[in-house]
Amino acid sequence: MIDVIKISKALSDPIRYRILVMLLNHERGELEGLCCSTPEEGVCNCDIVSTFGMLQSRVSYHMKELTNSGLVREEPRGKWKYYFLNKETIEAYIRQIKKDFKL
Amino acid sequence: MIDVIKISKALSDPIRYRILVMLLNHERGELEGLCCSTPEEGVCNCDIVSTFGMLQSRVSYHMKELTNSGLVREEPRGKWKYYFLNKETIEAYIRQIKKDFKL
DNA sequence: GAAATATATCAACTTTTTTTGATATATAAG
DNA sequence: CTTATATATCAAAAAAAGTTGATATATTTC
Repeated sequence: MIDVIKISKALSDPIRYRILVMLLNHERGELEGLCCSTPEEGVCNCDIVSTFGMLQSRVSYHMKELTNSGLVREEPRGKWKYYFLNKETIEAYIRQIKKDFKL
Repeated sequence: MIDVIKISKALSDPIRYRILVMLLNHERGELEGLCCSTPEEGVCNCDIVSTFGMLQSRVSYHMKELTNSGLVREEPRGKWKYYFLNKETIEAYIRQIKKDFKL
C-alpha cells in the first residue's frame, strides 16, 4: 500500500530527489560514463558515489530510504547492487494526493 | 516559485497532512462545530487546537510550516487568523513532479 | 481602561534524521 | 586461496525537526 507520508519524506531530501532524477535519466539513456552503459542494467551504488561525490555509506543510507519508500527498486548482481526508478510509485503517490484533496 | 523539496517536507508530517485535509473538508462544507460556520470564513487556529487536541504553540508552529511552503493561505481578522487550503500549490507540486519524472 | 482571549515567539528539551569513519561481509578477480 | 572491491552495518556525532511551557503582543469585550 501507498504511504503518502513516507513517500513525501523520501522526496523531501534534496540529494535523494537528485538521485531519483539521475535514475530516470539513465533509464532514458541520457547519461554517460556510468559503470553500466545500458539503461536495462540500472545504476549501481558506485555510480552514485562518483556522480555526487558522496561517501559510500551515505549513499547506502539514502538508497535504503528510497527503496523502503518504494520509489526505487533494487536488484543485486554479484557484489554489485543496481537501482531502478519505480515510476509506478510516483504515479500512485500523485493519484493518492489527488484523491485526498479532490483534485 | 514552486519548491518541490519544501512542499514534500511540509507534506511529510502526519499532523500537517491531516490539517490540510481538514481545511479541505471545511472548504467543502463538510465540517461541523467550528468557530466559523461557513467555508468562506476559513478555519482558525483555535479550531485546529480543539479538533486535534494539540497545544496552541504546536499548532502555530505547524501552520507556519504550511504557510511557508505555500500549501496554506492565511488571513488575519482581528485577533484571529484564518487558514485556507491552497489547492493551486498542490496542483503545481504535482505538475512539477510529473515534469521532473516525465510522467 | 481593565480583563479576557487569540496568536506568536522563545528557549529548553526531546526526538528524528543525516553524516561520518570504521569495520564486517560477500563476491570477484587474480 | 589470496587480494581487491562493492556494499552493508554500526556506533558516535552533528544537524534538523518537533514539542513543551512560559511569556509577549495585539485585539476584543466588558
